[in-house]
Amino acid sequence: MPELPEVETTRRHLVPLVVGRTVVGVEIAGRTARRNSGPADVVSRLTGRTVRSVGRRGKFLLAPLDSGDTWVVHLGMSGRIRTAGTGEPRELHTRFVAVLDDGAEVRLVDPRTFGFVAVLDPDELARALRAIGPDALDELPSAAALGGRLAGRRAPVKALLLDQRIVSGLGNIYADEVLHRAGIHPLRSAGSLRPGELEALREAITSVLAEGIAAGGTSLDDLAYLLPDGRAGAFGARLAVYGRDGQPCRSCGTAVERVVVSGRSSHYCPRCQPPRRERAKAS
DNA sequence: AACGATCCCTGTTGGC
DNA sequence: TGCCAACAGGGATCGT
Repeated sequence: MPELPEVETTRRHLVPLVVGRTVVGVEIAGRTARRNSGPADVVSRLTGRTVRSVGRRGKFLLAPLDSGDTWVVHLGMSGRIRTAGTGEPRELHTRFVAVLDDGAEVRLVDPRTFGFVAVLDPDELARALRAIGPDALDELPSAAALGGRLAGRRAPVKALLLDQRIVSGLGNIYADEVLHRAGIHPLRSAGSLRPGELEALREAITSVLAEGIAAGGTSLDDLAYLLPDGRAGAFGARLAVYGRDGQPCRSCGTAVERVVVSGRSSHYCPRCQPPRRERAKAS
């Protein structure tokens, strides 16, 4: 599923292909643009515009245009960007196509249609960005500030890691991986984390995301997220707990367990991530 | 306000 | 073997 590392990998592939290019044609099918005023709006506000850069905030791809608007793409749950030359066959579930002035195409392939494309003016963009918290990679708060964001919250820490208003970019896969690396049980009350645990959490977010990006993201066998050139990401083979319930923890060999948190499956090692903090002990 | 539940959507999976 | 309910999940929304 596209989370921060997948979106960042996609962004890096797009930069050399689209920055400085002008969009000469746009095709939209289905409900891809449902969060904007409509497909026609996206077509008219994107066609003829030149892409200035490609950025990212959380799971949002943000491409400022020469018009002052910003081209926004969210991959949702099953979306991925596919770049190809005009004339190359389109994959099933291609929902959106932007044709560039050099003949290349940027396509959104999205079987479950939870992704969307929009073109926002500065006010709309500001409103959209206010709704999400700092980027989990580029703007990750200090451990103390992270603690401040979780203070007083009784919800499971896993649930709040998925809440994009706390920090943006983590999804179900990387949240599980982060908690495992930090040695924190997913059901721990978020506000109960101690300073040392917050430090571990922060470090885990940074290192897991960096490794995910370095591996080109996570491609699972089913609804595979793929790189824009069609290749698979390699982080799936390195997952410590996600999707591995019943299999031995890569750290200690204990069977990985699964519990539902906030309606999402959560995978954890009961030994590396004990439900309650062990007593402080010298050593 | 916080938080859990529900819904959207469709390809895949698992049980019978 | 075939059918179909259950499942997957990012995010919006609703109810408590």
